[in-house]
Amino acid sequence: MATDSSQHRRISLSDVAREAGVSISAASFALNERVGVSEAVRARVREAAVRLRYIPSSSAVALRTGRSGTVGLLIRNMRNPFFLDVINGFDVTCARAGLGVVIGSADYSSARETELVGTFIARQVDGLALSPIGGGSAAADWDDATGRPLVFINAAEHAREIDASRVHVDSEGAVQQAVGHLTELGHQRIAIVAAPDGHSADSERVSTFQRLASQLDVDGRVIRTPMQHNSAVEALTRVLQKPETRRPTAIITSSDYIATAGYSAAETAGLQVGIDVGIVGHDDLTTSRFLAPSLTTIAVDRFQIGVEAATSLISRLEGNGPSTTVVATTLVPRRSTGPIKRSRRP
Amino acid sequence: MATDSSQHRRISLSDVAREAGVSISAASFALNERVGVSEAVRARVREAAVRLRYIPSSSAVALRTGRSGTVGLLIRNMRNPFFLDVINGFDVTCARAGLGVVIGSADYSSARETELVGTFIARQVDGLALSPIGGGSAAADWDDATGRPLVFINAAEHAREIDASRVHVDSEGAVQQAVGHLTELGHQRIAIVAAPDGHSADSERVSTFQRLASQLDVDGRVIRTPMQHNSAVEALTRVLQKPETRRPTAIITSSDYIATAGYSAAETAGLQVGIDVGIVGHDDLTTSRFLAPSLTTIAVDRFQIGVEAATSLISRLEGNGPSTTVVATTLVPRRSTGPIKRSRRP
DNA sequence: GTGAAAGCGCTAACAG
DNA sequence: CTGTTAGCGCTTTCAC
Repeated sequence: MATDSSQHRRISLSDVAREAGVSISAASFALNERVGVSEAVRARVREAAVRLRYIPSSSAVALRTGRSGTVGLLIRNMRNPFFLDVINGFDVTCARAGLGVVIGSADYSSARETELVGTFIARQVDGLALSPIGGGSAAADWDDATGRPLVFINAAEHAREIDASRVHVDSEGAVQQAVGHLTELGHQRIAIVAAPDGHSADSERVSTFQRLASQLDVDGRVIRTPMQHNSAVEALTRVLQKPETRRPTAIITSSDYIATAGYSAAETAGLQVGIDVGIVGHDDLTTSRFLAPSLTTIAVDRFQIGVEAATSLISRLEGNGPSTTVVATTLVPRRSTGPIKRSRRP
Repeated sequence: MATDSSQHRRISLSDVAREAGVSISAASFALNERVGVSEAVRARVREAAVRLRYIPSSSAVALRTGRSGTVGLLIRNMRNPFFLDVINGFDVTCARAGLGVVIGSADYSSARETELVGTFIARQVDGLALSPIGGGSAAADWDDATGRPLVFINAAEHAREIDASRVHVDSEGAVQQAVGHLTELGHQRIAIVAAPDGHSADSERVSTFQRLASQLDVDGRVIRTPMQHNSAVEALTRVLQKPETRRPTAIITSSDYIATAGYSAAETAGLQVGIDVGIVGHDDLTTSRFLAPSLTTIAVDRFQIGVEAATSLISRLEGNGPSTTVVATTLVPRRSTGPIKRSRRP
């Protein structure tokens, strides 16, 4: 008779309670491991839940409790494999803590960033890890609307007025390692690639670079370009096509991803990487050592960054105060900065 | 007096209604662009909403309407850059349609896959795009529990009994292109790398490969290895360290990512890629042409796959029937299958 | 121990 | 055209 046409009706807690022959609240208490229910009832409820394949509605829980059991991760973009490992570390760490993760990519657009923060707020995520674009007010929006935990990834100087946790690579150290390596090889005209003005992560890199350049008395210049691969290829090609005495002999990039744009540019300009022009990457992607020539780069444990971000967010969720974590970098010398000019100052 | 200590109280629709001096339902109707409210009221409500920075609670909406305005994307793993572009295409397409996206990575674990499908069900996502591991029942779980739209990514043969949409690369064509290329170069002992048994995407690749091998009368063997980079390096090293007459002269992989494992293995075995052993990748990652030697690969428009998956999911959400989309591949010959043996059959 | 009932923020009937 | 009201599924007092 009763052809089970209730196929896709959601199984609710009241179904479970009825099946187990107890009240709804008893069922709720039983399933949430709380005191006030007999062992017998607890077992009966659990069994009923399994039999009925009960899955609690997270919207209902979130609505009722005000917390969603998920955290948000908002990154600058997803085309750069760098963030993959960050996401992974973050995801794994949160999963271990029983937290869900919602990921968003701003794709280097402030508007998109703001919009995504809005959806995170709407969905009542309990905390947010943000790798901000810079120039936007996304972090402030979050803080104003929720006052909930916030951790910045790779944005040491961003929005100092907000009392957020911070996790970032030692970008000052990274630039030092790169510049040190290059000057040791005898380079005198070095350029660094950076995103246009406000874009946060790069400002420290640039200022460190300029400080070091003047200290070491080398010609240090800044190449501004949007962080899309195409744009970077164009900008770098333009620079490398200048006459030999006016073009940099080495280029420091902010990612291995962008470093390959340097390879393309050099090719177009008829220059050989590692001979006519040195290139230093940043990240040490899996593929970087197999590039031709293999890429000198600043290695950083990306997975670890994700883990640290999640850990500090969870820590705040547990009521602890904000913290700052700096992740160290390592210089990995390879052929792209090959043995060019050993002579220091001819 | 009234020190605004209501700092982080959520602004609700009733606040907006009060501010605008109308009823709650009028406010709801006004904000949802529905008929039955005067232009004047509509404007007043909208203004109030902006002034109060009102953000609707998606839990409440989801609870009330039964739909969340988000879709799920569940992929095999996130370490392979392949999925990055898929995610991007998917994300962009959904964003354009006003849909949120929740991403999960199963990390090649059936248990994790099942668990994630559970959270998607709990969160009432309106549809699911799934790149299944194989061997699991995640798709069936979804279908049983929700009956909502499902699209498989790269799983042409998976769970045929479920009436889902399907988007996948032409893996048969891809294997044909790879094998064709290699036999043209004179290779007689070719190996293909595949995941252990059930892991879905690979079964067609393998069967196509074996069919072609016997047709073309070449020695075709299958190397089974988990799709982690380390494991692949080990497995391939073992194969390449066999005596010359017993090892394959070319290896076909299922990703550029795994292809670099072949580079590592060759290095360890003292062999030169493109001379002693040919390697064919799959995906044509940005970095692949810069590898040493540059990697011969099967290019596929990853972004497009994401777009197609989203498009077909949205189409089902709009009430249309299931569809199947096959994305074509292109052979990109490079140095890793360099001009080895021109002689066919000595 | 256990059950009844209120209410989280919203939408959609329905009545004015 | 506008306002009142009943829940969506859950947690959590508060009586029993």
